[in-house]
Amino acid sequence: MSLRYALLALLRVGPLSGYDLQKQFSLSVGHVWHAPDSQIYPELRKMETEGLIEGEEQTRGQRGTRRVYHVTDAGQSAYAEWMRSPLDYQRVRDPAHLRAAYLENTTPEAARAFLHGHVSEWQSEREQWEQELRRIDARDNPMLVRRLAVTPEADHERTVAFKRFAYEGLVERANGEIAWARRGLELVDRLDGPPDDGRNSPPSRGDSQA
Amino acid sequence: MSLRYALLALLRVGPLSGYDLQKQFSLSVGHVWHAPDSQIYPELRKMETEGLIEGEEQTRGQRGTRRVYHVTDAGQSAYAEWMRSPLDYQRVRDPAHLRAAYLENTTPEAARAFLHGHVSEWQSEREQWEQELRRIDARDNPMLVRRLAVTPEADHERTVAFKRFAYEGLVERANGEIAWARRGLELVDRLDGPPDDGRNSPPSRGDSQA
DNA sequence: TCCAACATGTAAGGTGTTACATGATTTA
DNA sequence: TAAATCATGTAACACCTTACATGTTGGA
Repeated sequence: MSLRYALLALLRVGPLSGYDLQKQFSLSVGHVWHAPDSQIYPELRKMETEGLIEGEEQTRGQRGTRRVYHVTDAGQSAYAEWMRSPLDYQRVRDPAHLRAAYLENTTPEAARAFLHGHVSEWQSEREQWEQELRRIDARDNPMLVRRLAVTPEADHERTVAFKRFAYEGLVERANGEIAWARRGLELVDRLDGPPDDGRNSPPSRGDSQA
Repeated sequence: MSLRYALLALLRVGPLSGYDLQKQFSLSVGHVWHAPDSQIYPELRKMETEGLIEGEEQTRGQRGTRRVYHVTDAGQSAYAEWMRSPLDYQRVRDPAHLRAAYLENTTPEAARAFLHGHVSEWQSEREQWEQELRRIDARDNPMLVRRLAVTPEADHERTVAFKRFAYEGLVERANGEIAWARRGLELVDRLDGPPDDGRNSPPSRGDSQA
């Protein structure tokens, strides 16, 4: 249910087309909330029928058109209300921790592969978020620049501070996940001996029934 | 796609009915992976048609029946293969950090309410996971006890160690989220002054257009 | 006899993924 | 004229949520 509010947050800065929004979702906002175009276009249509946004058909060249949306008063209210409402937290459903809880059922090699994968997954996420933090500091993000342009000078600090706050949280989470997986690798070493260097095999373990 | 592997992980310990499994999902495993009964029963039927498990109809009293499932060889292979396969990480879609990134669009009160909510949500999650850690240490969890009973003595340490590892990771994540939200509360204080104690109002902010 | 627990589902709808489909415009 | 980018979708399917639906059994 957050997709529409992510869209509203972007549209509040100024009118954009579905294509523009989709770009944001594969760049800046996409680091917090991913959505493919196949989800964005229908959602915009739905939001329009519900009166949260209004689209204006623009011509592009001879025959081309693009539909540019802006937020209505109803949309502004809906956004404000969402901001005031408590977040509904989803029930936990965590594939990585699920697998971690059953690593004794596989080989040390598979356990290590999983944990290495976890490290590199979160390293690459962290890299994205750190890059976004640098962009925020350098005011090098088109949406943020547009946003600040329509925000009173006195609120610039707030605006930037909350963006930083969000991305710092994500970086810290990534750090936590990486540290956890590294501890997992140490655990595998301790339980099953150091990784096979290809010359001799550690005692075979894992795959024991149940 | 992890639901079936969570079910297989439980069934590998010994045959269980849909009802038994559903209990586990609202207790032990449910702290890592939640699933309602309306999802479990159909999934079991589907897994049976795919040959991963086999169900045996048992009578209960005069007319009652229960269907007890056990893992087939194909199911064992599928589980082992899943354990060896890389985890597919979902694209980030994080309502809390999404909202955090736009907290300048609301009142300090609403921002504080959100952050307090985040703290208490993760505190309550953490409490669950810490309790599960205590249960693991005390061998006070029926599934773990059954599991250890069918596991060679030499593998008990491994089994317990990976369970601990998984839940420790969740506790650490909760700690991270709580610390982050508390820093957010300090940020709001710094930006908008301390919370209204009901006697005088801090300078009104937020809800600035765009 | 009533209630808690046992036991198993269906139905409707929302959300998200992947693949497919189509065409216009701009730039090299 | 070819390729990149602009622009907007549909279709099928998987997964998950919430609510509804139904009956049995064992114990107080």
